Amino acid sequence: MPRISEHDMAQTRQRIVDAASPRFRSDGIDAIGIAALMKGAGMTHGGFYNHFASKDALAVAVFEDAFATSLATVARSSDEADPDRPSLAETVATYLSPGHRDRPDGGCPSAALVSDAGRHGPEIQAAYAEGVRGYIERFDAAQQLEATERGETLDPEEARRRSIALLTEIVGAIVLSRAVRLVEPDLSDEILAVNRQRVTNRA
Amino acid sequence: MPRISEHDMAQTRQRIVDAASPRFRSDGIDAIGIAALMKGAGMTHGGFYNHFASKDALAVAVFEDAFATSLATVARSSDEADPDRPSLAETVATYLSPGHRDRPDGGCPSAALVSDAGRHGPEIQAAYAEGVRGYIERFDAAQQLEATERGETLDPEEARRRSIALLTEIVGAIVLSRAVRLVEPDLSDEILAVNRQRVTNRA
DNA sequence: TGTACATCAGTGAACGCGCGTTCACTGATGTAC
DNA sequence: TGTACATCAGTGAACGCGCGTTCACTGATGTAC
Repeated sequence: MPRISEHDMAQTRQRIVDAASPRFRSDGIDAIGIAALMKGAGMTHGGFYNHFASKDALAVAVFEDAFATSLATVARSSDEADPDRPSLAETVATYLSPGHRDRPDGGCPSAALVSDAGRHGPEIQAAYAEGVRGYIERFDAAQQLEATERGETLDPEEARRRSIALLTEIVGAIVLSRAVRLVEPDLSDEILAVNRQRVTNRA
Repeated sequence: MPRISEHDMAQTRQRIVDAASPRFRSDGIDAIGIAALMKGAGMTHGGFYNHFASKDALAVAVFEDAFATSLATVARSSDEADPDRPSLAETVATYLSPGHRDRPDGGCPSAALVSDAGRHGPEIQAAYAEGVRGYIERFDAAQQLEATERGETLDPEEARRRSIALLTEIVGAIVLSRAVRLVEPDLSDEILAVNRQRVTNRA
C-alpha cells in the first residue's frame, strides 16, 4: 500500500505539470530549471523524480496536457450539439487576437512550442505532432459541419488541405507577431490583422 | 596603431559570426556556449570579448549577417536587370522545399530564429524585425514587378497585405514541418506540399 | 484500541558539468630613433 | 638597418552560478497483530 493515495500522487503530478506548462510555453523548455519549477509547484526539487523519469518526460506530459486543453476550445466549433457553437472563423479570429499573442503561457501550444518541438528529441516531437494532428482533425470536422449546414459537400482531401493551410497560417501569424511585438508593435498588430482578415474573408 | 590590421580584426570577427550563425539557426541562441563557438572559429573562448560586448551582441551580428545573405537570394525575384530572374512563386517553392526544411543551419533566419526573437530582449528582436521588414519589402517589389509585366496595376496596400500573408505562410510552413519531421515525415512533407501548391496556384 | 514496524513522497545536500564573463598573461607585430 | 620598447589580439585559468540528476534522510501515514 502506498503511503499516500494514488489520487494525491496524481494531484501532485498535476501541480508540477501546471507549474511547468506556462513556463515552457512562455520561455521554452530549456529556459527554466527543475528547481524553479518545483518551487512553483510548492515543493523542493528532489521530489521531482518521484513523478517523472526526466525533464523530457515532464515536457511530454506538459505537451499532452496543453494540447488537450487547447483542442477542447477548438473542438467547440465542430460540436453539433452546442447551440452557441462559434464558427471556425470566429474561433480563428480569437486565436489571431493581440490577447492570444500577448499570453503565450496560456495559449496554443502549437504556436508556443513549435521551435521546441523542432529542436528536441523524438518523444517530445511525437507529443507535439499528436497535437498538430488533433488540430487538423478538428479543423476538418468544423469545415465539414459548416459545409453541410450550407447544403454543400466538401471533398475530404480539399478539407484536409484547407485545414493544414489554416493551421500553417495561424501558427505562422502568432509566432511572427510575437517575434516582433516588443520593438514593432504596429507591425505585430498588422501581421495579426492581415491574417485575420484573410481567414474571415475566405469563410 | 593596432597590433594587427583592421582588416584582420574584421576577418576574425566574421569567422566568429560564421561559426555561430549555423548553430544559432539549428539549435537556438541558448543551445551553444561561447567556448564551443570559439572553438568552431578556431580560437579559445577568452578572445571573444575583443570582438563582441556580450553573447547578445553576437546574436545581433548573426541575425544581421544571416538576413543579409537570405534577403539577397529573395531579392533576385525583384531584380529587373537579371535575365534569369526567378519568379516569386519559384523562389517561394524553393523556400518550401524539403531541402530547406532539413537544413535550418543555412536557411532562412525568419523561420529558424522566430522563437528566439520572441524570447530574447529588444536588441535581438530589433535585428529580427529589421529582417522581417526586409522580406516584406522584397515581396512587395517582386509582386509589383510581376504585376507591371502583366500590364496590371497593384494597389500598394494590397501588395503589402499579400506580402505579409505570404511571409506568414512560408514561415509557418517551415517551422511546422520542422517540428514534426523526425516522427511524422509524411505529415511534414504534406505541410510543405499543401502550402507550396497554394502559393503556386495563387500566382 | 494500542503498539511496533514498513512504506515511500518529499527534503535538501551533493554530484559533475557547462554556462557567460573576467583577467593576468604572452608573444607577435608594430613604432621610435 | 638594428635595437628597445609599446601595443593588444588571443590564451587559458578562474569567477560565481545554475543546470539535471542522485541519494541518504525524515517523518507522516499506512498495515499487522
